[in-house]
Amino acid sequence: MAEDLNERGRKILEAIIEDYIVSAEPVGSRAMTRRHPLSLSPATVRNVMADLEEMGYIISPHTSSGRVPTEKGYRFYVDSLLQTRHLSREEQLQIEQHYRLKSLRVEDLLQEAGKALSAISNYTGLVMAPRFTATIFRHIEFIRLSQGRILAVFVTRSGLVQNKLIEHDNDLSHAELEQIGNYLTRTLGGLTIQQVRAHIVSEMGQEKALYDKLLQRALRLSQEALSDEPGNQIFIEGTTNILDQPEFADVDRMKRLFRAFEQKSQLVELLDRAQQARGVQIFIGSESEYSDIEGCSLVTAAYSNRRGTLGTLGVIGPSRMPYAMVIPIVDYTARLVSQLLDAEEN
Amino acid sequence: MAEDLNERGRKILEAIIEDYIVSAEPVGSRAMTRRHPLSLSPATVRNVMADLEEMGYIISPHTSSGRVPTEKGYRFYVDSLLQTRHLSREEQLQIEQHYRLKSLRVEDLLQEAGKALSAISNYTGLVMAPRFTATIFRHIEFIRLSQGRILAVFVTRSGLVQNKLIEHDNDLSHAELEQIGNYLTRTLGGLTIQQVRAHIVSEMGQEKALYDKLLQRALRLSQEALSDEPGNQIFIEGTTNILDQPEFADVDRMKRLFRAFEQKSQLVELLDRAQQARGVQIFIGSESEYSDIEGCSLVTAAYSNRRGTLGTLGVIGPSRMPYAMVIPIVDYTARLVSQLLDAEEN
DNA sequence: GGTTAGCACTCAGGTCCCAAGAGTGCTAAG
DNA sequence: CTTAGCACTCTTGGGACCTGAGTGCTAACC
Repeated sequence: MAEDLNERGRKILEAIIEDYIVSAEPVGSRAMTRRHPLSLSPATVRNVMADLEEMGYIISPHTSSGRVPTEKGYRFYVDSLLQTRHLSREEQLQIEQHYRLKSLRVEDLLQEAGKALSAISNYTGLVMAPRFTATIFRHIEFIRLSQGRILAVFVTRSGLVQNKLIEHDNDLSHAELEQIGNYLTRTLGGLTIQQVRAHIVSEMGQEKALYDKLLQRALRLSQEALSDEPGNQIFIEGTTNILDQPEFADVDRMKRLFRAFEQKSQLVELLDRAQQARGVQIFIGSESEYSDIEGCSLVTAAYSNRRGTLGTLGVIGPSRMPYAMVIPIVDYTARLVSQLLDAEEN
Repeated sequence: MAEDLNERGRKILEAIIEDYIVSAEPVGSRAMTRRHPLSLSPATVRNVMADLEEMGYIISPHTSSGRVPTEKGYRFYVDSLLQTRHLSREEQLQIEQHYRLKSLRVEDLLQEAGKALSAISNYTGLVMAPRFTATIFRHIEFIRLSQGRILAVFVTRSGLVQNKLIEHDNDLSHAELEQIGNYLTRTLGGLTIQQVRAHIVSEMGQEKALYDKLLQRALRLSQEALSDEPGNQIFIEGTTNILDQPEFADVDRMKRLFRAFEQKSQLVELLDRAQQARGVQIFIGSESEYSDIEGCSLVTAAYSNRRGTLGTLGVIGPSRMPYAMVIPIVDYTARLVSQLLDAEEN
């Protein structure tokens, strides 16, 4: 497909998309030649446009209107036409500014990243917290709340706190619980939650475990505490930004998008998918396969520490989005967050 | 004001408001007499309507249209006309159903309450978590994350977990931190956070504290850990419900409302104000003094345990809201949540 | 042969006007 | 005091009309 596009076709497609990105109006041949110094007449541009339309890169909403990029058009633009410029030092500083003077708790950092993304891009910022199973276990504490009700509190090495309520038949004393917590923290600290789980399973399988009452209880409790995965946490910030986009004057479309924000599961799934890839990943329109966010694009990048990928962050907005600006912002933010998280672990 | 309204005036005002609540259209004299068996002619109703308009209970959007209730009209309706019916046993069961088979963590319970409120009322559910300072301290733990960075984790008696990062100059060992945590948990458990704070301040003022190294450190750490109030946590559930209301076909109004949802601070302030009152509290339109939620009403009730009020929950929707249905739902939910929280503390 | 000017055609959107319908206020009779 | 009647107002929806932007096609041009 792409190879039948000659230099002129590409230039014109690029011009159409860039005009459309700023104006949100169908781009006509005449207006375009006026705005871009292509030294081509409108008639010629029209011919090229007809070709582009045939190839599926653009479409006209009705017979006598200008052209609008299709998803395929955006995809080609993003893959082949766009050159992502680097951020200037000032722009970088502007982003970094959002992370100054803040408490350094991981949750806060991630939420702040979401807010910063939305504020800088003027779209909605998304940040998915690290997968619980992949985080490194640091500390566990069992606290007796009342007869039979025990609260398990885990802390990961990065300082993320999770807790779970356990109902337990035989009442364990404060001292016993403390002993159990200490034992688990001592023996399992430094492993990932996933490894901890595996360890527990293998220990429980061994006969010897049954002879040691404390160990037995510790295993039972910790297994229960880690039994179900907490849903992947996601921060969605700046949802109202997106309301200023002309494409959401249509109330119905807006409703669907906000429903997706409220449910979160679709976005979690998308960000999870994006986590596999290196660098900036872009979903355009129906590529996401969720009709609720139809007409929207997602620009994402994974963040990581020295041990590997932790989570994903990004921006969601209408497909008519200034990718040339958003991509480096997301990219730089992911690097920055990675760096800050790494620094915390020193 | 109210006393110049005779029985007939009240009946008609009630009919107007109830019609308007279901139709969202200005109510005319003719249509109204058809719908309500008042045995009055439209002309008479018109006369009464003119009086009601003069008194400020209703208003007509333009000269030749029906009447719409004013805020004053709603206020009078809620205060004097409306008789809140009790929920039937089935309705109660329907509400209770939302709380079955769920984990019993306090946060989860509160969030669930918000979801239930929104699902049952078809508006947006709000739940403000208990004020941190008023909750009862149960356990504190200091975990050393890295050189100079300590994570303080508190647990309240009801099982609410909070954490805070502390930067500390002199490096404390794992054993020291454990000792300090144990000491604080032992001596301060059972007090409210507020009392804990006061206690720390008074202890630090006493000379003797300076001689005991451990105590000194414990106080210093705990003071820092409790130094700043975490913002009041609020759960806002079912925001998209509200989009189906015809009053939010106006995109601009919707934007403002969602901005209020995103910022949360206005809602927190309102719910906080409502916490003082007993029973169901209602804010109609500009009574809330926030223009972002203009045209909206808030129906709230405080929930509590045996020791006193904990927080507030409620529903927000357009002022054109079936109060007769929403009020008992909010009321019953508050009772139910109170009961469930009390049961947990046993 | 690619490029361009010219031309006829299409369509959305704004404006104007009109008719219908719902509602009002006023007046006079019951 | 209540109500029937009437003239009047105002919104809403539809239709007619115009304008402007844009298109596709054809024929001339370089």
